[in-house]
Amino acid sequence: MSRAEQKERTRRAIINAAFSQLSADKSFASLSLREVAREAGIAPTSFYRHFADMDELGLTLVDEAGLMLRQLMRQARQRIEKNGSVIRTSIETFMEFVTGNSNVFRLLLRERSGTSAAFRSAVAREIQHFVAELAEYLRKETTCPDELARAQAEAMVTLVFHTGADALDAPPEQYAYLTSRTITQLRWLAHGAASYGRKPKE
Amino acid sequence: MSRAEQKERTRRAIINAAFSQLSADKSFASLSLREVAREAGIAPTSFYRHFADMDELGLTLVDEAGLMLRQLMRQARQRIEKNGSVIRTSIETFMEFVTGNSNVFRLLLRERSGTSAAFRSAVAREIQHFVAELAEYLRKETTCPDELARAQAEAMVTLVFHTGADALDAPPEQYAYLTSRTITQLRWLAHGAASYGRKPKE
DNA sequence: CCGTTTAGCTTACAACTGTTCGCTCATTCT
DNA sequence: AGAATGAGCGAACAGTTGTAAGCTAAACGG
Repeated sequence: MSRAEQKERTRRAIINAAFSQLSADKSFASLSLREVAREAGIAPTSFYRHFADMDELGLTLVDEAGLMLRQLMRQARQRIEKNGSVIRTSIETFMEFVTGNSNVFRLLLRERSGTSAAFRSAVAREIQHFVAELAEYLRKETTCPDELARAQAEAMVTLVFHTGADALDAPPEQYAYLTSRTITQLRWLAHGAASYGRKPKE
Repeated sequence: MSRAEQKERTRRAIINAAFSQLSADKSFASLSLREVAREAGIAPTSFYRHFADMDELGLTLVDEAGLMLRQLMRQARQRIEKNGSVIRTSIETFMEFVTGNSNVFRLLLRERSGTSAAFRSAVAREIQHFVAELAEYLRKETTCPDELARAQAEAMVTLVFHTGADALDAPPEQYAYLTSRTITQLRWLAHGAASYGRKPKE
């Protein structure tokens, strides 16, 4: 096996080990280099051949999580074309992501307000992709001026993200309720922004 | 000095030490019993005379933070009576809390999605106070049916809380923008909910 | 006033942590 | 073929952590 190939392989082993150790009661900050190395099947010191420290690993994880999010968006667009209902399809796709990759979502959720400024801004950047794309859609579909389209998109993403967080601690039989509640909230926003589009005076 | 009195005094010293060690780059999870004890001016083992473990301390901190939040609400009500503008006054009061007690707000923000289920539900409970109170207000002031008043209140609290989180990483000159953006979002919600109050068919 | 209670201390231990150093040995380059 | 590279390893070190055991001395209750 080629050397570069093998190196990439154990690099992946490290990343996978880290992801698999994340859980409801274990955050990235509570992972230890030694534990990750152990699960990846390498000596603790070999870790340094791939990452300078745990922070570098963490940023890599956030990047990968962001990648998954973007793939998700692409998937949602395809579904919308076939299905029609924009809001419902988007949320349902997102909820599937949250429940199917809860560790990945938890990583983003936690590091968004975590103790590392680098992590926080990395997560913020990933979420901005969501917001920017949604804002552009709103600009096309509605008569909303640019500035307000962005504010509307931010509110929507905030609400959806928050619903994902709720779902992590809710029993599955509540997913349907959470989803429909969020749909209602988004419709309010859309409707309010449309008929109240002029900038408020005060 | 009375014994009970002295005990309460060092208990407070522990709590204060914990609060003061929280910061942008230090979460409660990253506090150590020994560090807290050191700053409180007691031996590590004396900690156990007051709390069974760090988790118990943490729950106490969350309780105290919730208390501050409720005091804040009371203060906001008073201001509203004198000032009039409900939404703007509420948000400005909240933003003052966030910037003036950022460590306290950070505690709630982080433990809301932290690694301890007990912490998460404790924070959720504190936030529910906000939601319940706002929902009741909406029921009185508007024609919104109960169920929808709650959903509206939840969305509003979510947006305001999120804005607080944004403020933590934003330079002070952006506070005004964040505030006005959120005001716009809340008005959309209120307007949308009022004119779109009937439950959506799908 | 004397026995009990108890907050706080010192000492100690075992379990981890991240990181340095020097080595091996298979792959790669010349 | 021979030299250089570099992934991975084992041993070791200096810190830190939570917590147990037992003591002291001051406040308390009878």
